[in-house]
Amino acid sequence: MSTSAPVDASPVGDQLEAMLRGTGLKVTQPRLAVLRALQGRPHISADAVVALVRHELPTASLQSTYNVLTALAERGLVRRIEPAGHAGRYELRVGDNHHHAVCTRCGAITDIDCAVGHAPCLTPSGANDFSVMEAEVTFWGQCADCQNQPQQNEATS
Amino acid sequence: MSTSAPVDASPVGDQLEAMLRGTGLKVTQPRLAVLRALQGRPHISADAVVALVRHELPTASLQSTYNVLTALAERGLVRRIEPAGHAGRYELRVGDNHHHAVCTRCGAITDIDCAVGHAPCLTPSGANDFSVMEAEVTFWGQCADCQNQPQQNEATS
DNA sequence: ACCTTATTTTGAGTCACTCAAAAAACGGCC
DNA sequence: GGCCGTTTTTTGAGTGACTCAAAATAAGGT
Repeated sequence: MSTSAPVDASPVGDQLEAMLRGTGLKVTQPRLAVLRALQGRPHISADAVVALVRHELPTASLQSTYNVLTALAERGLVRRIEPAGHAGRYELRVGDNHHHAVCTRCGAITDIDCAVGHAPCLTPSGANDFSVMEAEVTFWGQCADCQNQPQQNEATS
Repeated sequence: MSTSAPVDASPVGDQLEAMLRGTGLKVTQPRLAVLRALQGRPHISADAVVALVRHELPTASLQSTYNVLTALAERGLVRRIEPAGHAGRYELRVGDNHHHAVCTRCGAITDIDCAVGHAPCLTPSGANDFSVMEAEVTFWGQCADCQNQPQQNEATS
């Protein structure tokens, strides 16, 4: 291999490296692979991330993927959400405090930019002794696909 | 035993029975015990419920407690919440869609009546193809106790 | 009191992680 | 470019919080 040229410059590769360096994290293949897996895949599970990472790094372990995701989340490079009854999911969209809609039928998750101009519900009434740092909103309902799906019955007789 | 008088009429015992009957559930000792455990204990975990239930029903199993809690939740007699990173918790306060504040330090949970007059965030912008049934809000921050606690440092040197 | 069905108990199994120790990879420095 | 100390990753085991299934028991209508 050449010594000066990047081995395999994938698009925006340097950008991902910059993200890592910016938070004081070392640039490693597993970390870059995880970031690439997250790109364009909002709300991906740890399992799915490992699967993708293994395409490029066949030896990647589930454990290291958790390590990476946790490290990235701690530095604010990724956000972790965990809708009730679901495994944790990770997304690259951070900084804005957007919310999520979870389909109670198929589990699909979609991003929701909160309609209310200013942070909604950020000033809870009562409980003034509680200092709120963040308000997380989860919408439960049915996604477009499931609404168009036939009713789910017990038997199909 | 007498045939007409209740064996051991605990306060509001009949009320609990009525709740069960009202939803078509049979009245059983485990169910009454679980309901009693939930009374006055908002946000209690399944583990804690079994412990309490065993005071009156030493043979109660964890499994049956889960069965009961799930059955009660399905009929709307109890609400189950599951803040990210925490085990599920159950509460008797249902019907109003109140929210919760979770302390990121000690895990304490407090109820929050949403300040906004009309259901907040219930009309998510974008994603009009998603039909929202419920909006769940979780506030993350610090409870009164933890705010008054000294800063949590690495070492105490 | 009986009988059918709903519940509870017993016992095992799973999912989604987490802990710890050993091996490998970064990257600043010479 | 090679060395070295520290950070990461791998390997392997362990845990919490439930869930599944079959057998035993309890409700409650008749």
